Amino acid sequence: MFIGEVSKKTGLSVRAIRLYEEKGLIKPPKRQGRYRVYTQVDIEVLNLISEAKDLGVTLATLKNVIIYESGEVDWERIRRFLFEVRDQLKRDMQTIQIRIRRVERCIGAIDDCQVGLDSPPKGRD
DNA sequence: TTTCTAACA
DNA sequence: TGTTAGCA
Repeated sequence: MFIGEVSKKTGLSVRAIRLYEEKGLIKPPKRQGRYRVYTQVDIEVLNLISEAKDLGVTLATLKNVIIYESGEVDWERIRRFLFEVRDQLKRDMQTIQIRIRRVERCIGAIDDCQVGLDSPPKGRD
């Protein structure tokens, strides 16, 4: 299929698809004349790239993960990478939870110091 | 109409 | 990334 259809199927812009090829994230598809012809595997890789992008994975990182072994995608490597991403996300979640508690402590400290906010303390001078 | 390359009010 | 120009 041509790039227009791939764009619709993956939700990626035609521009982005060509860019990923230029960056080496996908291998240059065969040409039918001067038009790029994509395969189902290309769609799958492109979908992966689309997902990873939303997950905050940089294109540079992806390039090291999507490796073509004799023209074939090493899905097992991608799978291992995905586990790493998941583990990192879990660690991030822990530090965020810790920060949430710290912020709540600050809020609590402020509340404790402003008990009389609604009725300003009377000066005792 | 769609795709291609190259380039940027 | 978008978008536009000028082709095929």
